[in-house]
Amino acid sequence: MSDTPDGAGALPPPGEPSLDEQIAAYQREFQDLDPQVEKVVSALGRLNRRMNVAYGRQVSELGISNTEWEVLKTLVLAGAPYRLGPGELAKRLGLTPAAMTHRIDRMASEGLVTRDRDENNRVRVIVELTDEGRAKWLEAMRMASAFEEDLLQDLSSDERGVLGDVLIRLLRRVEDAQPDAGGRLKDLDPDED
Amino acid sequence: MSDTPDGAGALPPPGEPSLDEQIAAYQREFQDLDPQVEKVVSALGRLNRRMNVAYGRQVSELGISNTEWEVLKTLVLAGAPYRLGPGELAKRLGLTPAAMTHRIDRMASEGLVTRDRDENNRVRVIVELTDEGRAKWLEAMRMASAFEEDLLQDLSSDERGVLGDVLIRLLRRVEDAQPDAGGRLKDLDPDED
DNA sequence: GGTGAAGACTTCAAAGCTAAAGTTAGAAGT
DNA sequence: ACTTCTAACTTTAGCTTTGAAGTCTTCACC
Repeated sequence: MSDTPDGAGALPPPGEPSLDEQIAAYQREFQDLDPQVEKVVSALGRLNRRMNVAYGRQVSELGISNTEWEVLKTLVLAGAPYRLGPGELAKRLGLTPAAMTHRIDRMASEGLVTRDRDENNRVRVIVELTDEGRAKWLEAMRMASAFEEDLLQDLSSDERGVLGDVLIRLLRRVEDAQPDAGGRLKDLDPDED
Repeated sequence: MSDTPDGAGALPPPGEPSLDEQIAAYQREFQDLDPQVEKVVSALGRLNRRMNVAYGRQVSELGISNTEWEVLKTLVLAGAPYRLGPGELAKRLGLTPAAMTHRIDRMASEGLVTRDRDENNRVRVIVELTDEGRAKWLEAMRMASAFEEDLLQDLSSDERGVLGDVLIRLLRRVEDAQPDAGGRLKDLDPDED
């Protein structure tokens, strides 16, 4: 029902070498490289990059930015009255409290959230999703899930299951590998091949 | 030979819900969601995020930032004399030329690259990797590939092959899905679940 | 019930990015 | 040769984020 999602999808940056070219080039420069490993890692990085571009394009049609969408998602994930404090939001989004303050400023001025002091504890602030914010989230979610289903459409249900399981194993492995600071590391680059 | 890579690995942001919790919450709020699809997509996003944190930690031990490492990689990928113009670099990295100018400034002042006018065409500038830059790249590459092999160590060779192929199919699908601008979209968020 | 410490934001200065305007060298037409 | 166009950066202004330094409650202890 949607062979080409909408305006979704993302082309590679013009001059970028193809995956195979890239791996071949790395091997020339660094013999110890395992091409199979590199293939997986590079494909993962590129796929993610393209997907983020696609998400960004989609939500921008709704007049919100990708970063604003992140905040909407986090509030919805919190459930029911869709409230969280700036500190908690910052923690979950991996931002500094300072950045959170500014983001909330913007989003409040756009009517996506409200910001109020907690009357029971006037040190705390409560950020709450507005109806408009919730509506935007819903629209974005609809677009995103359509895009995601389209993306995976060539995979059989079995393949999807296996892919999910493998990714989760990898995820566990990264998280188990020498824990330390956790979150909020500067310079997380979106572009990682 | 390396069960815990080094100082690699990345913990989830403290307050973040687990993948399963997250998917359950989304389903509560949005019935149409296909949990299998969401599982794949969320795992992909998280995995990538954690990996970028890990890369960032590793290269910072070498005194370079993740963004600088990107530039080093691009120059090495260009091959042989490791030269590219700022414009070409910007295109491949998905940056604006303005940002590239500043990045090159920093990297030149740190001795990672040189910046010279092309004597044959004085409008052009040539950015060239220094020996130090190349050495940094090599060290970073060694750390990264060790980390990557460790990450995939629980997967059989078959699994790695299949995973790579599936990811490449997905990659093709994103790129084929309605091409348009390509690269350089503002607001590519690193954090995307 | 006064003082000190801790917690939860907010403010400020500086880094790095984008978009748009500005420069400068080479190319094209007349 | 003179003007105009184009290409390839660089500069400028404004935004978003970070890290560090406030500010303002609330809580604990004396």
